Amino acid sequence: MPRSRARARPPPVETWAPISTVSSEKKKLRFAPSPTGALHIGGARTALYNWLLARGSGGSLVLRIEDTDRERSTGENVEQILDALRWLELDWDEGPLSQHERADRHGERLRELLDADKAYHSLATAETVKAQKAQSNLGFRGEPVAPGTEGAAVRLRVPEGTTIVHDEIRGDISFDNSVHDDPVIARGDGSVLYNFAVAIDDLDMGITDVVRGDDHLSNTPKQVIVMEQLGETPPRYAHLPLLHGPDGKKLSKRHGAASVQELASAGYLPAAVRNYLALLGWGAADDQTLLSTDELVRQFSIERVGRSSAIFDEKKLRWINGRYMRELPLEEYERRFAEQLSRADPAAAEAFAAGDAERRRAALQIAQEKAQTLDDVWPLVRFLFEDPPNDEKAWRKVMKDGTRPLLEDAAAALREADPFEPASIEASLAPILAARGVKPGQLYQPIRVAISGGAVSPGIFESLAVLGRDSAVSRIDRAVTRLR
RNA sequence: GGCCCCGUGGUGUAACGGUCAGCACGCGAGGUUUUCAUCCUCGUAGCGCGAGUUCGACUCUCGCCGGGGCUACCA
Repeated sequence: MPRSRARARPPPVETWAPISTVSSEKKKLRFAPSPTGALHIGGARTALYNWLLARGSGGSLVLRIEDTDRERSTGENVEQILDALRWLELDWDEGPLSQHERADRHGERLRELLDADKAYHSLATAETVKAQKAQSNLGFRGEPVAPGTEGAAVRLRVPEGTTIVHDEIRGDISFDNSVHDDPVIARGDGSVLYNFAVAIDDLDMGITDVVRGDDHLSNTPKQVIVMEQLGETPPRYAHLPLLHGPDGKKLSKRHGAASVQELASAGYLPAAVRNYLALLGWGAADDQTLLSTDELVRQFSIERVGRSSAIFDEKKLRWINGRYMRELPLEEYERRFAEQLSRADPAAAEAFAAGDAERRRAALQIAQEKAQTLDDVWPLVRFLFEDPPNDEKAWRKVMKDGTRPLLEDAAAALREADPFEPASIEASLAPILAARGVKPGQLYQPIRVAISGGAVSPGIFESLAVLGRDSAVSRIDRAVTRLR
């Protein structure tokens, strides 16, 4: 597993953690996205944190789709979210559950509230509410109408007093009920709204910890009131700071590489993405940067989650991903690369597949330490599977006046190199340096351009070896001809 | 406008009243090197502002400023 340098870790210090953190209380969490679009990295991070907490406590994770708004919820969007979670390799124990399908149960609880006069029917529209709010800053209270009145919505009766949300990250936050509107919890057609459904579902499913984005913080008192009016005890809450785009605004589809799908198609590795996402808002106690998923599960705790919003930084993700690339077992590396290539460039994938297995593996190996993402690999090795591209700029830069005899020497030496392996290739090429009185770069760069077409490739000796004697010599001969 | 949250370098974070404010990415300069990358060394840059509490504040309190979220019969 990648870890930040084998620096000496301090010896384990005896610590006396409070009982609550050492106890093995099993948590039950939920990830509850609304299917209104692709899963972006903010949602992905929320999913990851919930997953880490569930796994770390030996508890469980529920996947619940918040689809009470039928208009905006599409099966396509649900699939996209499921795909994203699968790609991230985050699994769940229950679900996916459709919130919408629990309408009967929601209706049941709604009637309870109505019967106890904790909620009432109201005809007030958004306009009337707004009009009243323009006069005073007090919360809106509706005029109850008879049950069964055509088109009447149901409003929750907000009690007097203060609602306190106990937040694991921010501490106690109190809301003055008098400024809260009586929220609509069911539409005129009887269907319930999000803030009501969530409260019921979290209760019914026995959720112990609700971990979600900060954008829900203002919703929480409404949900807590619903639960309290029902005589129930709310779960623990933790509101994560939002992830912002480079413009400092809440992350949304408008921002660049923001969705999980995009990270996947950009050639990142799921494990690296998990590592990076974990670090966006949380830090290991010992400042470790590279943590395997196992280590994350073991170390992650809500107490160490920060309170301020963070900005997605792709540069760091790239760096982390590069570290994971280098640690990748060859088999997995090969599998992921092949999948990625066939998605990104079918023609290239065909060319790659046409190479024999040994060459494919060798190519991937010599490119491994140079690639930061799966997408970086193909440009480095394509010359082993296709005719090299013609990079005129690279050609002009390295093919100087005295280059031709050097390449002729190189071709001759390569004809003799035996076996045709990196060490012996180097041994046969190196004497040319002294004989011609040139520096390594003056010989090796022209060879590189001749065989790979460009100025960047894996190590030249490895590249020649994998290419094979015949192709290597003929490509060099071709360059010699062109230099004539 | 109202309610709520947040504020350490360009970015992510550490520090939980006493440290030369640490680490990582990035960036810069060297070194290794057959290119690039890796790797190694060094460097760069920060506690939003102002009061107060205290022997002592990044750490506590208040105000200001700045950023953000919510304010739907959306989620």
